[in-house]
Amino acid sequence: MDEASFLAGYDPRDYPAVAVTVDVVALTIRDGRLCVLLVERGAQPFAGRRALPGGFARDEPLDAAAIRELSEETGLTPGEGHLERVHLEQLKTYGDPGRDPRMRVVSVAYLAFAPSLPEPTAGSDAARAYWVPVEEATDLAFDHDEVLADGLERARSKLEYTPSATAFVGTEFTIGELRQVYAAVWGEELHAGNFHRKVLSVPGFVESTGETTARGGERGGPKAKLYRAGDARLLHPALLRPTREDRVR
Amino acid sequence: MDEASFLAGYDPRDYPAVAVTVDVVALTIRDGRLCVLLVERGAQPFAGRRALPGGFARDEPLDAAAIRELSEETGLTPGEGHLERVHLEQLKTYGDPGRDPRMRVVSVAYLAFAPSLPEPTAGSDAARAYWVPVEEATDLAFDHDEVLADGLERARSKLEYTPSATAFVGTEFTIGELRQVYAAVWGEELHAGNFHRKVLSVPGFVESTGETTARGGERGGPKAKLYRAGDARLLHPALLRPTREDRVR
DNA sequence: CTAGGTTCACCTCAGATCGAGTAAGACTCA
DNA sequence: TGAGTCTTACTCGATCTGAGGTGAACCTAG
Repeated sequence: MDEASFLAGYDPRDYPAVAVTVDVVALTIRDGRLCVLLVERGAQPFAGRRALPGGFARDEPLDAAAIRELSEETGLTPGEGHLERVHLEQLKTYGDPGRDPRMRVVSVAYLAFAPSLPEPTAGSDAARAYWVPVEEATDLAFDHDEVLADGLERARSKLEYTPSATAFVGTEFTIGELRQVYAAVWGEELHAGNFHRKVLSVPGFVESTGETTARGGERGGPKAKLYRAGDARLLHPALLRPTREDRVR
Repeated sequence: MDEASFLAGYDPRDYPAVAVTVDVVALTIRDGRLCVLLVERGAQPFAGRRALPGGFARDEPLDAAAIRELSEETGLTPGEGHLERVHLEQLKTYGDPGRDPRMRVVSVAYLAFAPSLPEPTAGSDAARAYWVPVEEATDLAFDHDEVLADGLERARSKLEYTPSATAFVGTEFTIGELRQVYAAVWGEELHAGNFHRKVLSVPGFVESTGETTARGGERGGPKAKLYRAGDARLLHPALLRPTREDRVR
């Protein structure tokens, strides 16, 4: 960072060529299961293995690179209404020497929450991409198993104290749909009554539209009231996961 | 990430030379005030301005680069017992084009919590480094104002649900010292009685040494019991900041 | 040596919140 | 029509919270 010490101590061998890539952990919920977007690698290294979508950063902000990669891999383009509601945040940066066998690659990972998106359509990069339930997304290329694990933990934690869960559902949703998001991400059932009470008691989490669903649930039940996301950025009080003693130590 | 598409779409103009640096937001508490380690820049750009300590990543893990930079800037070396107790975690990566006027620089920022360290001694890089109360650390070089702000928010949040506060004090400490850490980082006084009750009620946060301080507080009071950090990695229940409505929206 | 102020370690109390359970009513499916 | 499902609302006891109080230990000023 300091030009003088940079020039004084500069040795090309100390600073081998570094490439910066952006990888995306894109999560969505399909059929009540938490799924991640994966691509099939066509070239070495790790040919045939699955990996997180990603690519080299160009002369653009890192966030923009993540959106671009997500757009290219899903075949969806910003401006068509699909990618607008995607929540995107930086996850972590991975830069161990040797994590890419070709060269020094520093990878900035992003975490994305998407409402249920259509299966990526054939054509361009997107043909190689598909949604996979997270528990089946193992044995990924590079250090992507670790990246995915970090992303899942971040997602589970985010749901506790931010309204990010609304990014997984449409603009209008029922409390039951929101509960299914929490159940899918946390991997455990939630008490419907308590969840209902807590969501409505958090100021700014959801606001009523005054409407209800056209019909009851698929397997019966009354018409549910519809809500949209409120203006809160943090949940007070938070919706805490059922305590798991093994997470604590 | 994919070699085929990499080679097919490769254009040197798309991928200008990228440098990867590591910057550190090192926090400590001196005289009850939260302080950050800054360096005085000697060269252009931003000559004479203050900046966060940092430098170019070498062929090493990013974490190791952060430790190395911190060691070089403070004059303390790992293995002498000073840097061992420093808590270090990755904060965020900053990569906007133009954030460094010389070239494309992607900077991985780290956050460090240190117990009260001696003032960096003269010699080598460390002569330019000193601790500054965070509220006086303004008008920094590059985008370091933003990095510092992100680091402070992360630190305040970390104290809520992890035992990181113990990284700011010695191996043995009193509940009162721990409370002063929270007060300094959060910038508000805490109810001593409630804080005492909550800290002791969180399993694994602190464990008693059975000892007490040799004498009472500086301005009187009984001898305080001594504690050391427990084995918890997360605090359940968490020590939440007093709710601030303006943080929520 | 004493008085006064400070600090630690408990304790109490009222209100909020939590998990768990119950129940009424609306609705779908067979 | 009957069985089962789902939303919404309520209750209850246990727990947690913030606010405040008490007493003993301790330092310092006078």
